[in-house]
Amino acid sequence: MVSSHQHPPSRKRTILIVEDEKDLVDLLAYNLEAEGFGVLKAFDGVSGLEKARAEFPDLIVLDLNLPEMHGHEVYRQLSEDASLRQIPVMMMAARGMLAERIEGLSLGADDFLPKPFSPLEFVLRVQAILRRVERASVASDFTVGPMRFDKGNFQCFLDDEPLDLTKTELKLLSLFLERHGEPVERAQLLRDVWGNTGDVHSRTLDTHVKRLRGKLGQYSCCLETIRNVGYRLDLECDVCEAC
Amino acid sequence: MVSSHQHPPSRKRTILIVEDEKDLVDLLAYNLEAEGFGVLKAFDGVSGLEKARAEFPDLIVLDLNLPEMHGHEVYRQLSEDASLRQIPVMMMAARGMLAERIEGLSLGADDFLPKPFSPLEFVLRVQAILRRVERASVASDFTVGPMRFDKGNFQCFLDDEPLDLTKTELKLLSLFLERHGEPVERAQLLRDVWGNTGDVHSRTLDTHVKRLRGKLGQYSCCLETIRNVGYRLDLECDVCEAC
DNA sequence: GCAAGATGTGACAATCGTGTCACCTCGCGA
DNA sequence: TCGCGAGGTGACACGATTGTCACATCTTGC
Repeated sequence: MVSSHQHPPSRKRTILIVEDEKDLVDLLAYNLEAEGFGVLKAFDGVSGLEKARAEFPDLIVLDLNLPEMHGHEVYRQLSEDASLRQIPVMMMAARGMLAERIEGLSLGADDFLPKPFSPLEFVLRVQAILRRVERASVASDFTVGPMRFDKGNFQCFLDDEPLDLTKTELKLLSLFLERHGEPVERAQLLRDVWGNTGDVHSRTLDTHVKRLRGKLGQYSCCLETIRNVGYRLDLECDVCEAC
Repeated sequence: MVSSHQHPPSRKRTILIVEDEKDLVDLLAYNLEAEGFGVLKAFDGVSGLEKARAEFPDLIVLDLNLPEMHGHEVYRQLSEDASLRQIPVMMMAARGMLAERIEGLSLGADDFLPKPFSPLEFVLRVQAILRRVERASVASDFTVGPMRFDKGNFQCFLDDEPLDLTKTELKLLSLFLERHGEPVERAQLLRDVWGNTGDVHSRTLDTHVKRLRGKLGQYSCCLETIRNVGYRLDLECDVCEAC
């Protein structure tokens, strides 16, 4: 129940291809579908924008040399919409000159693939983009064993008792929960809680862990030290009698 | 000069370059630093792994043709570690043949850049990857006009400047944002921020509103008083010159 | 314009949160 | 068994945060 990170329920992901060469669209669609993707096709910018708005695809493949409306204009209009802006975009262009790649990436494209390209590399790059975006879903209120963490209200409950946590402790606990059951490195904790400015003494972390343990009460043993590595929070361990 | 448009990083990003050609490392480092990145350098796989573990960079640039330990082996060892696996990797290789690109991307690389390449394109691709990763973590965020509220990290940004908010101010602002553009009653604020125990003086709210306004800077007028009712936050009002 | 009540504002003391330190304990390898 | 280094623990000083108050200012109805 914990590991929403490990194996997220694989929803079928949809790719919108905006490209006027029908043969190429079919080729790419074939390869994407073979990998289990759903494919939407648009052969010009206007219908591309329409389909994007209507279907909210997981990724948009955008050719720059479109009839009537240039790919850059399509991209600009996508960026205007707060929700469409979230969708990653892979740009393509016929010649794929350096200047063109640079312009595309500057605009905010997630990748730029110069034609011609291998369909296999294309699919792999699509997957590379989605792999990163996938790490998205962070529920605002989630429960692990006896702990309920309500990010919306900046509150945390243990056995239904509210925990009075400091902002620092909140961040710390939040990091432990994000990777519940696995070790979190000292360096990462220092970086994520205090920023990587390096102006915080490493021992400060120990103190805050101690304070956090104190507030965990009988569950304090669930926040275990991993020597030379960091700490691991496991609220469903079977070694302590609390769990 | 390249500029990042969406959300200029609030924290300085660190890039680890693992590459044995010192001249190339210096060139890339120069270009990254010019864009405000922090750069770590490693000239072989072993020290690359060490630095990755010690510093947890935001992105790793990994050359495949390394002395002693091949880049693939470095990548494999990175993937073994649950936390290092989260760091995006951009691979590079001398010739950058198709087969090599495909293998790299199949392994899980986020991008594969064949040498030789333009330093500008390199920097843009680094930024594209980080943008992508950031967008994933920003998914739980709440953006209204110039304000971005990152509940996951208990932080709030206004015009991309981090706001140093107290836990009380965080709750208060959070309530205003939840009902952005509409009035929020004093009684509700008192209840939701301080609990319904009624043991907090009503004037305390005024003081905290004042403090919050102070931190809103030029947008302070967007948090307007509604006499006998409460307050309303409207960050897209058209009366003040800030919006 | 006036009075009454609502809200803004600056100041204050008490409390809390934070980072650091000194000293202690523990685990591990020689 | 010893020594070393990592981590635990309590204490401390400093600054941040908080709730309250007194007084200023504003709004509103008359």
